[in-house]
Amino acid sequence: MKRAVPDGEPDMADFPERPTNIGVLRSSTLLNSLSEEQMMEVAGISHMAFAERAETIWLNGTTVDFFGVVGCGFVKMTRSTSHGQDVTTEVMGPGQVFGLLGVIDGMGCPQTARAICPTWYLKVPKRGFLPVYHQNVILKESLVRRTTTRLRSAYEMMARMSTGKVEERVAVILLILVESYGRQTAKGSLIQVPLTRQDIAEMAGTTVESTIRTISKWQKAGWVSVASRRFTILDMDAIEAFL
Amino acid sequence: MKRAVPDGEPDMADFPERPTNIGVLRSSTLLNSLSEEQMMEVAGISHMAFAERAETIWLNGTTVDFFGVVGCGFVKMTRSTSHGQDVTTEVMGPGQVFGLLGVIDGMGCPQTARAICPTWYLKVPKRGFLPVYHQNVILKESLVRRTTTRLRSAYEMMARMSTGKVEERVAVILLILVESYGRQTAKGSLIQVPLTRQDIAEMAGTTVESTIRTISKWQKAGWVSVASRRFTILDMDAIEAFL
DNA sequence: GCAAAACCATGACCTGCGTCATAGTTGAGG
DNA sequence: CCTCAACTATGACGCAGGTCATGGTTTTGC
Repeated sequence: MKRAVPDGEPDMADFPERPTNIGVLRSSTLLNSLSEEQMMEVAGISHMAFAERAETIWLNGTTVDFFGVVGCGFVKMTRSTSHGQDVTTEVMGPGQVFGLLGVIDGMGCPQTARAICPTWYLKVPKRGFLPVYHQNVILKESLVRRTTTRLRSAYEMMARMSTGKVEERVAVILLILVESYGRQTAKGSLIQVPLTRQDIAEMAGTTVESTIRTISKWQKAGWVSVASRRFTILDMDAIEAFL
Repeated sequence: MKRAVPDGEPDMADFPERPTNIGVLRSSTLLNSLSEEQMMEVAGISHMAFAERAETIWLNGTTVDFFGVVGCGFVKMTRSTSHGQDVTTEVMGPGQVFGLLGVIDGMGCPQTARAICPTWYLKVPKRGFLPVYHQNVILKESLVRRTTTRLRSAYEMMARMSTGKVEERVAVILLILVESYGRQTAKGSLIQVPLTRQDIAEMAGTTVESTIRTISKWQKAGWVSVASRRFTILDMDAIEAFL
């Protein structure tokens, strides 16, 4: 929260540059359907916030008076089971909106939002946004579409997570991350989100140990590599073969 | 499809009476937001269909030109994993709409719809319905709400299914079914959907054998009972203790 | 640049549950 | 009423993976 814009050579990972309100809004595909005026209005009432790695943005169950738009960095949406285990359902990256549904239906957000790495995000207050939402049919339509997509992939995940073996589940997670946040490099597909094995275990619904074993094996096989928490899939086919 | 209305004493389970188009539409909370005129219009272009127990209404992936509204009976939404296993994500009962999202976004329905028991459902053709949908903001809002709810419970399920043990998962399924389709009787909560252990296994993401073992145990303990495929939870607390 | 914390790695053990096999039960249709 | 198919039930067996324990390595914060 008390972070200043770095002056020297900025290290992208640790000192992400502070984005502008309007820039973040424009980068969001969902909020793009706002008119120019509405966009400015929303930009005016929102304010940029910073979260350290592993910092909680809000806890589950909390009724929040704002939703977020990731500017730069990554946020994971998590819920905890009765047995103390955390399960991550989604990873939100730049331009992605999180917590909006909780704002719209007023039921609060059932998931905990936590920064995966140093992250700038725009806090859009509920009070100011709701009127804009209610008078914007296009936005509602985009929302239906986006929610539909999420619902589909949630069902897809449910099917895989409830029946697949650990290797399959970890493979699915990596492939989804490649799809969402992958960048083609000389070596292979780099997942731009910095992730610990624990993070992956939470997404795959398994334990750290099993995840470590799986990934160690894949590293030895030369299918993946990791550098400062960022995974690269070297042999896509090998990983896809687990599905 | 060639079913006639029974004349003698109708056995509700096997000879469900054919409902009327308009009756089914009115029973749907989602489509209730249609105006009287729209309702009549939709009723006019739709037609009632019948599916035998285990009959497939549509296969996954198929682009369908209609969505359904359950009139009487139950429909399960299923997808198959790469390893031949089927996973049921939802059970739709009277008044519930299924396959609508596939119609609206034109992507087709990724899930297979199959009748759990002899079922009457209303087929609403895409062509006729889309115009009605596009000019009805209230409907869009209801849809956002409904989809939001489904998304939340899908995440909830994901968390449980990917980490919980078999007993917990079966318990969750039974409790969800009680919540949706339960009726309080002298003995306990009766789930009005006729279900085989296989059906439950598909929802819990486990095998028939494990499901059978779990339920046998619970029957012996006097926590649940089954009569002609319909489950009654006799001791709610005991089942809830697994969560 | 050092200490502490977080993260990664690997082995040993043991149990939950998937798999296979076999048989009893129910119920729908001729 | 009889038959066949679908469903339920139970046992035996094996292994995937959860749990615990111990130690090495990388990060992070002072």
